[in-house]
Amino acid sequence: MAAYPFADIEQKWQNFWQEHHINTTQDDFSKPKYYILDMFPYPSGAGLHVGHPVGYVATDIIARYKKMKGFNVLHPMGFDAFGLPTERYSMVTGIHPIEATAQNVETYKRQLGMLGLNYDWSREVNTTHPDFYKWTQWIFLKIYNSWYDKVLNKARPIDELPIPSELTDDIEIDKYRDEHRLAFIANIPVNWCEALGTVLANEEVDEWTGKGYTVERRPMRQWMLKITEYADRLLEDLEPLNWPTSTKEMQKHWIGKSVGAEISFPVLGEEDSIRVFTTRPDTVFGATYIVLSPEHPLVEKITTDDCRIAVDEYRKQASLKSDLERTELSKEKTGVFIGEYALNPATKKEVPIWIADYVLAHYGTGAIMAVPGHDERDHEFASAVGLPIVRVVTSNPRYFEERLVNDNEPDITVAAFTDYGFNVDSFNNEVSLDGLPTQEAKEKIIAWLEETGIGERKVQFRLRDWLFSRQRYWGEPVPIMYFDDGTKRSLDEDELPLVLPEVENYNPAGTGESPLATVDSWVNFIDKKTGKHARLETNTMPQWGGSCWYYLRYLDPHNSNAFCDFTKQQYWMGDNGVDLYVGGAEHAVLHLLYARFWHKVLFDYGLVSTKEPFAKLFHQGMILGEDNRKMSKSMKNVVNPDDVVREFGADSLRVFEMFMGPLESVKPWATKGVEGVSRFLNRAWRMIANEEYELSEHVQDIQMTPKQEFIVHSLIKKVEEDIESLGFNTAVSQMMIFVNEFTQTEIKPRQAMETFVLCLAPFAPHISEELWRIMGKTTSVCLEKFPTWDADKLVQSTVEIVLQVNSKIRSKIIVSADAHQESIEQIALLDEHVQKHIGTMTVRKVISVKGKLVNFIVG
RNA sequence: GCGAUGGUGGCGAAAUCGGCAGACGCACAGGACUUAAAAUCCUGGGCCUCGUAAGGGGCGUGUGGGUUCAAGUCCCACCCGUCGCACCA
Repeated sequence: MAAYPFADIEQKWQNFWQEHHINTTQDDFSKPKYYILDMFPYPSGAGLHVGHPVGYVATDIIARYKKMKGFNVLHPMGFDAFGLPTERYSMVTGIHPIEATAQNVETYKRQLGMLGLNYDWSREVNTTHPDFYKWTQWIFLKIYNSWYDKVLNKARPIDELPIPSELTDDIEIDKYRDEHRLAFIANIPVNWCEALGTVLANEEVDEWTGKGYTVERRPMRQWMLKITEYADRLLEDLEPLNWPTSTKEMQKHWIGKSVGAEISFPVLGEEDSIRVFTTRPDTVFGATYIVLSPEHPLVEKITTDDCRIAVDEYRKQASLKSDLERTELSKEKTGVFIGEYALNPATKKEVPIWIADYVLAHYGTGAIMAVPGHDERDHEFASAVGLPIVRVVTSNPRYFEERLVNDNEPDITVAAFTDYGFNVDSFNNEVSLDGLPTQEAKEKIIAWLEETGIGERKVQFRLRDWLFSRQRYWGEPVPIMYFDDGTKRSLDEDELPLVLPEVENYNPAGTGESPLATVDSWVNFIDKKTGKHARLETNTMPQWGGSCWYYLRYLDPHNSNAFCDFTKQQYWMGDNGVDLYVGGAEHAVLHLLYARFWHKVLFDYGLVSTKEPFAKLFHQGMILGEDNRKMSKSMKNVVNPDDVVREFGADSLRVFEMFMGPLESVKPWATKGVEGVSRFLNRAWRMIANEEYELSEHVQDIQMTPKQEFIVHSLIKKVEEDIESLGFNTAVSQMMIFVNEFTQTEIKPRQAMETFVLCLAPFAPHISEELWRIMGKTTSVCLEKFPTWDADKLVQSTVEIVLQVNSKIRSKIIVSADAHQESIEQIALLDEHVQKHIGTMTVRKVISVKGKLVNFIVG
């Protein structure tokens, strides 16, 4: 028996959809909206493998379903096309990135179209098109021209920044403003690779050092975005989002809020004080030494002469280590004494100052008060180098009287006691924490610190400012120009976009600057607005730029006056933003945090109407190769969708990817599984169509039996609920059950067949369109209403009751659904299997669950 | 180490509120159709055990406990897998 002609059908209906603009989304504000979004792909040269479209198929099903439910659905697609792989490809081949990108995009669009994914391509965005990156630059400048008002808790225009009265000089005022901008220039240590002549992102370092390159930490001039100003809001607004727990937890941890205090430790014989941050100010009486990070600015100044050689050597060693090496697992802690002492402000005792690379320069103040009795790391270090360890907290509240700790509490010299407890030996002339539980001790000591001016309450975040420049060609140019007199200006809106120039080669300049620095005609010019000679910024933006706001451009992709019309934005984003965002879990932190940050800046300016961009987020699971390993060229286990579509058709591929298992799980590919799904679609076809591709003579206009109605309405209910909850695998199962049932039925009621096709349509749209036509319909099935189910049809006249004796199943009976409990129990008791197991024993108790079981407890 | 998440047949998996474990599919076995094969259709099946058979009995959702008439589902302890973070003071 021949398979249904999927190849002809799929081509035919894809053409039909395109010709009839089936998926062109209108801005019809009268309808309820549904905005469903896929994370847009980076168009790589390799094209798609079968793992890529799994999320796109899911969103396509939901989009088609929601449309059948009467929603105005926006389901757009675009390309995140800036990035290093394309630039590398261009270095090797000489093919311009624009051209390479265009080719790759074409391949992607062909493959996506082949799968019957009904994107509205009239809204396509591409981050590398000047029409698009004009607005990426525009938003960047919005950020650049802002400062963060901590009182109003929002970004405001830099012109509104209050200037301290003592600043009168223009240059000084400018500098003051620059320090407060949300985009600023800083000299920070980056991963510099001399041989490659470029900086590397943290995640790239491993790759290159593995190939034998050396990477060093070197301070360089970089653009930074002050995402840290939004730390609290990014944390708070996370809570109500309908996102996977794991992703919310990861973002929470990434932001890393911790509450404690900053305390000053005066350096003996110097004017300087060392500021430390601690979450346990209650342990200040146990601080027996101070540790500065090797990069701490005071090290240079206060190291004594006799310690200088050792200190310099240690600092040099530390600078050569990458972050990774410095934080390596179970590494012995090292450090050196710098020769100076500080005063513990609580105990008034002298404590030695050390440097050690277990203290990070970029967290807190880059210095700590070490409390070896109550911090594992400090304990480890103190034990290694022989510094004093004292107890100031114990779990035994009666420690005072007895000077004894609880049995389960370790000797303080052996291990740190890090739990909360009660303070001991924590007093001076002004304050005593003795006997107080940790929480109260914290409050009391902070009050004392603030009274005496020694320290203050402090909230610290792990989140760092965002390094926003790359020394690359293939990225958005930063639209800032510098004049010879040391002043600078950002481009005005009418000067955007600042377009990338043509270049001869894409290699880095060799000076730590991007390839753009070598294009003299682009970099150096006379500024038309000021008439002054100017030099352009040569850094470009990182790949995250475009993806921070692309979801807004889809709403109004051709607008040349704004990144997006506000009214359209209001309609499509609604109260909570994108209704459903589907994409890989690998973007759980970076992309999803950066996009939230940009969105909040736009929100502060009233340019978007929601606090958050993505109301609901879902991560689809990866599809592995048939060998259970990650699909990759080198493993030779890549399955190409083109092959699958050629052999089984796009509908089979779509339905199989949904049938494989839960959307969120990682699961291996199985060609045999596609065959199974293909069999199902063929059975569905034959259920309705005959060998001549006409309506089968077995499909007739007859009344459904109650049992058939039950099957039909169960199908509608299950498919509807499963699409809403993204449980596509069980929706497919239900459709299979339907086909199994009706294949065995001689005469198939036409009504049942129509309902089936409507339910199948979101999943397998091509075959559904064709079957719809075969059943004599003249419309497109995807423009039909989704069927509704009737609860009355799901009530069965008889039910099966399980009979148990002492909770073991011994028999089953079928009774009328409205039978009385007592009569069921009577029938049950007379059942021969039940009788056999009861035997001579007495029935002590009977448990009946309506419609389910009767359980006789005997003994 | 910390955080999240998962563990069910030979395989992918299902199971609403604690109520028939294994739906649906793959693979497998038997049968029908066929000269034959493919395709298709029908039937079977968790494991062990007793029985020639019909049929019966026991065990079974990572492990060990607990609650309950009843546990894949709830509680406690532990083991293993996956992902993320990892000296953040």
